[in-house]
Amino acid sequence: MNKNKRVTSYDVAEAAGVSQSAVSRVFLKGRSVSKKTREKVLATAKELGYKPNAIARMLITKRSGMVAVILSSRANLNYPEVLSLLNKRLSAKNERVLLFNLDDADGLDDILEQIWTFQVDGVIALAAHFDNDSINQFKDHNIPVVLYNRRASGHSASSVCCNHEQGLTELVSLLDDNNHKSYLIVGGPEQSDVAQERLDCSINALAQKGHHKVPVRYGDYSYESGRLAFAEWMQKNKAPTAVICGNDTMAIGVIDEARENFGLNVPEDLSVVGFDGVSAVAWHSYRLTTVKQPLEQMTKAAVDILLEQIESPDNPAQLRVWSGTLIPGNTVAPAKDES
Amino acid sequence: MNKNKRVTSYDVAEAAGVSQSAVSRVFLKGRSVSKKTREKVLATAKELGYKPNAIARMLITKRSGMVAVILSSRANLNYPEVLSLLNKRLSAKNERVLLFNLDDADGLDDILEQIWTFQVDGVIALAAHFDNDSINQFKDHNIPVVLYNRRASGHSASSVCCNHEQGLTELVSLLDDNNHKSYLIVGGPEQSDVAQERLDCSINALAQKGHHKVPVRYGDYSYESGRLAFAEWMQKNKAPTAVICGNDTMAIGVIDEARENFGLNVPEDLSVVGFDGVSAVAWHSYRLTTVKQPLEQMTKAAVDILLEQIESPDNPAQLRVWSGTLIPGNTVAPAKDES
DNA sequence: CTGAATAATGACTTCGAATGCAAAATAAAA
DNA sequence: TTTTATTTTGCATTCGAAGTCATTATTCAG
Repeated sequence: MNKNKRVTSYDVAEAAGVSQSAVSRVFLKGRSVSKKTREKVLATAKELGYKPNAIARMLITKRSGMVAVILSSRANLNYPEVLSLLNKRLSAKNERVLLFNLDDADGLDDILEQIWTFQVDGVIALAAHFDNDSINQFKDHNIPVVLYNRRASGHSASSVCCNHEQGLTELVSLLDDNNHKSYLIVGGPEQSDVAQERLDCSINALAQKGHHKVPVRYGDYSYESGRLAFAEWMQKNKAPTAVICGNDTMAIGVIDEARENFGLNVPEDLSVVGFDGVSAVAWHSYRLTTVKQPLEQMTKAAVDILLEQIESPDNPAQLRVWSGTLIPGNTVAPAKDES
Repeated sequence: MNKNKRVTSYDVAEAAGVSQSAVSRVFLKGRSVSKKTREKVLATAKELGYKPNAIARMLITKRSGMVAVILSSRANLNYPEVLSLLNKRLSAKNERVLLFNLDDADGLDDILEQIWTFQVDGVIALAAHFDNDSINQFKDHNIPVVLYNRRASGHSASSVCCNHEQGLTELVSLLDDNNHKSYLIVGGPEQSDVAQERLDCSINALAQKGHHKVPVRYGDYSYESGRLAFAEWMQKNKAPTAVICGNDTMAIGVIDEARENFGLNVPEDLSVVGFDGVSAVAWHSYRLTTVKQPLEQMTKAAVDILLEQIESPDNPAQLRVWSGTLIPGNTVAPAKDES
C-alpha cells in the first residue's frame, strides 16, 4: 500500500477512531477489549498493512524475543540438525534465533559484547568453550545460559549433555566382548572440552576392562585428520585391532585410510567405532558402529530449560544428561587371534 | 557490578557530569566530542559496566543491524558452510544473523510476519521458494532481498547463483566424451526450483549431445532417496551406463545401491556424477565426480549486494552468476561397449 | 430503576539512545 | 585584543508500542 513510511499504531488508531492504547491492546493477548473495537481495529490494521513494531515492543517490555545461539565452528556434522531443531522449538515458543559463529577464543569477547547490547533473552551455546569467567558475566547480566554438550564447572550454568561415559562404555564393552586387545584412540581437538571428555571416558572404560596405556593420536574432527592420525600411527607402530574415534567423521577417515593405504579390511582386520550418529554413518560403504546422540530430546530439553530460566531467573541451574543409543553397524568384528 | 538494573546512558552521563547526548556521541563514530569528555565518559562507562542498548538504538535509527537468513530445510550438506560464511561476512559488516527455518510453503507466512515486525535490514534466502507475490511484499516493505541459488522471475530481486547450465554442460560433456549413450537422471524434489533448474539444464545439455528422451526419477536430495530412485528404475528397466544426480548426496546413494544390490562396479559398469561439491565427495569410497559451487565467492557477493541495497534501496536488482568447478573424481569411466 | 461490580477506554508516561538546533566554549584569524 | 570561524555541548524531541491509572460505559443483582 504505502511505500515509504511505516504504519504505526497511531495511524491505525486515528483511522479506526480509537486511542493508540486500544490498538496496542488488540494485538496483545489477554487484554480487555470489546468485540466491537477489536474488529474495527483489526480491519483497519489490515487495510493499512499495520504490523506491530517488535523493536519498540522490546524496548518497553524488556524482552527481545531473541535467543542467541552460539555455534562453534568446530565441524560436527550434527550441528545443522541441532540448529534446525533448536530453531524450530524456539520459534514454537515465540523466540527467534540470533546466530553467532565462534571461531576461536579470541572472537568470544566480540560475541559477548553483541549479546549484551542486543538484550537477548537467553543463550544456548553449542560446543563452545566457556570459562568460568564468561559464565559469571552472564550471571552479572542476568542472562540465562544453557550449555549444549558441555558441562559448566561448579554447576554455574545449566547444561544438556549426551552421556559420553555411558556411550563409550558401551562401545568399549562391545569391542572387549569381541576380544580386542590392541587399541588406538583417535581423539578430537585437544582444546575441545567435549573431545577431552570423550577421550577420558574412552580411557577409563578401557582401563576398567583391563586395557591400560592405550595410545592416543589427535585429530580435529575432520575426515582428513582421521586419515592422517591413523597413517601417522601406522608409520611407526604395529596395526591395532580396534580404533576408537572421537567422532564419526574421523572414524570414516580412519576406515578409508586403513583400507586404501594399509590393505586392512574393516571390520575383519580392524574394528572402528565413532561417536555422534551423523547421517553418513548409515552409508553403505561404512555402516559405522557408533553411538547416536538423542538430538530430539537434547534440543527439546535445552529449549525448555532456557525458557524456564528466562521466566524464573532465580531457579537453580540444572544438568540433564541423556544416554546415547548404540548403533550396531558393520565395523566391529571379533579380533583376529594373532597368537 | 550492579545486579538488577541495567546501566543506561543517563546513569553514565550523571556519573561523568555530562549530558546524555555526550555519552551517546562518545559511542558513535565520527561525532564531535572533545578528548577530555570522551575519556571521562569512557572511564565511567567502563566503571559502571555500561553497554549501549541496541534495541533503543534500533528504534531511533530505524536500522536493526540484523539480516534475516532464511534457510530451507531441504537438506543440502553445503548449507552449514554457507551459513557460517554468510555469518562471518555479515558480522564483519556489523550485521547480525536472525535465522529462520523454512519447512514448507506453509511456514513462509509466519516467517514473513516475523521479518516485518523485526524490522530486519535485509534478507538472504537460501534455496527457499519465493513466488513473485512474496517478493513484491518485500518491495512494499522496502526490505532488500538477495536470493541464493535461486533466480527471481523478472529480475524483481537480486540473486547470486551457481551457473547450473555451465556446470551440467561440463559434466554431460565429460560423460559424452566417455562415450555414454544410456543415461538416467535422478532429480531433486520437484517442488524445488534449483532442482528443477538442474534437471532442465541436464536435459538440455544431453539433448545438445544428441541424447533425447532421457528418463528421469526423482528424489528428495537425501541419500536414501538416491538409492530408492535407482532401485526403482532398475526394477523395470535395463541399467543405464551413466547417472546424473541432482546433488552429491543422492549420487552417493546411487553408487551404494548400484554396488550393493545390483553388483555394478562404479565407475567400470556405471558412471555417476553429482552436483554441489560437499566435503563427503572426497571420501575415498566414493571420490565422486561433481561440480563444486564457489561458496566463498557466492557468499561474499550475496552479502555485498545486500549491503549495497540496504545503503541505496533504489539501486536496481542485480544477478551474479558464478561458474562451478568440475571436480574430476573417480566415478566416471568410458562406457562399456555393449555393441 | 437504582446502585454496585465489572469491563472497556484514553490520556499520559515510559523504555534508552540518537539527533536537530541553538548556546557555549574554544581555536584561529585579523 | 577583538572578531570570526569552528568545535563542543546540552536541551528538547523523536522513534513506536506497552503499561498505569483514572474515567466512562456496560452488566448484573436487588
